[in-house]
Amino acid sequence: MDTTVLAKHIRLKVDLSDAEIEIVAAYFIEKDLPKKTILFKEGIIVDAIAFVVEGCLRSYSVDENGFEHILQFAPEGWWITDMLSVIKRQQSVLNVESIVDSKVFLLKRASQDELFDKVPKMERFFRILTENALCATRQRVIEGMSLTAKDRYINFCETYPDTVVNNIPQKYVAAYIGVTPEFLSKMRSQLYRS
Amino acid sequence: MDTTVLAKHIRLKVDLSDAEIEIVAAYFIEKDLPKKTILFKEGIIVDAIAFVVEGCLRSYSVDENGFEHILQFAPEGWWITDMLSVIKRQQSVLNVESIVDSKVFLLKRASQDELFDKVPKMERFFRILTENALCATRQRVIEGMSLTAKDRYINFCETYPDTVVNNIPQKYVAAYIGVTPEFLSKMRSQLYRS
DNA sequence: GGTGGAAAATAACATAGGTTAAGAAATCAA
DNA sequence: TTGATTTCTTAACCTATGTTATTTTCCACC
Repeated sequence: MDTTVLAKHIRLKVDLSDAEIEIVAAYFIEKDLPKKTILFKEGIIVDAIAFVVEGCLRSYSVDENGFEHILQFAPEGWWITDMLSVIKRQQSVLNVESIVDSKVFLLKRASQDELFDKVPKMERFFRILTENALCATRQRVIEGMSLTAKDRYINFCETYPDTVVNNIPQKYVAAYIGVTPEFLSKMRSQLYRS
Repeated sequence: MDTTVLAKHIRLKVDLSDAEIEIVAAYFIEKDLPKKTILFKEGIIVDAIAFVVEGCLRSYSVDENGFEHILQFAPEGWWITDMLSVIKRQQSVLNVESIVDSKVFLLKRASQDELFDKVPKMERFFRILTENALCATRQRVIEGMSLTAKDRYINFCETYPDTVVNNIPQKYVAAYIGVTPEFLSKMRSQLYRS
């Protein structure tokens, strides 16, 4: 199990010795996901969080009319799960699926609690990680209310890495910024014409 | 300084002795806010978080057309700040203001770091608090994409305590669910007619 | 208890974005 | 490669929500 990506990622936020990294890594379970594999399916009780080592996943909900809405893309170095299901131990409402061939490290909720006691810096790490995620999500709420669809699309292209913007189906981008694929297509043709 | 509300709130998530509560409480600064007082103003670098002991605050941004968008209401027992400004030490984009006469306890960022070292359970407390806030905010993103304005309004009324739903100006509710006051008014007349 | 200013209601009209449908282009399976 | 699916584009038409303007109601303050 190659922990380079994980170690580098954790050390962006907290200081861990090589020995500590080894302890931490031992709690993770490696899992390969071929393209379009569902990692967590709507309706189950999710009890792990996933760190993306390679590839890209997405989490999405399906509304009562059958439309998908994407909550999150998780390229390499990001975390993804249905957190509400994990912390409240309730049925999940999200699907988590690989968009391309991917590899994740899974951390079970029970392992996580144990890990926090053994390496308290990891509790700090997850606090900081969650604070950042909260800021980003709140930013998205504000943008959803104050920006036009075209501006949200431009923002999206500027914010997400090229691997996401250019290598995933456009309908996913539409489902993320909150418009129909048809309307995204129309916006794009307007943007590139002018 | 009456710490009843704060102690009760913290003990919902972590177990603290009376002695620990006292240590924690010593880090907070009490502040009274008459109605419509701005606690944190857009453009400053915010370096504290506020716990609402009494009353109700709101955080909002003003877009380039001068429209306000409300990110959060914080009635008694809630926390509020511009977290992005606090953690990134950058100029805030949010205003935080009391809607009615209120009382808050302020916790400075520096005090918070010190507190985490002295009472590690408080780091756990804030991790859990932030996880919950993240779930709620993500839920709001999904609702913004999948629900109609009328359903968002109904949801809002069912989710927030009566004190918020019935005691604050409707235009604030509109600025929270993401519609104009005029359209909220129209929706309400439709809802109550049928 | 009256008065001035904010908030809410109403209504006519405007528009961003959705819907439906059909064809073109890309991707996939064998 | 080829045929089958899925995705993307285009375009005509539709609807939820916004805009502007006017009127009515609600309060805060004298």
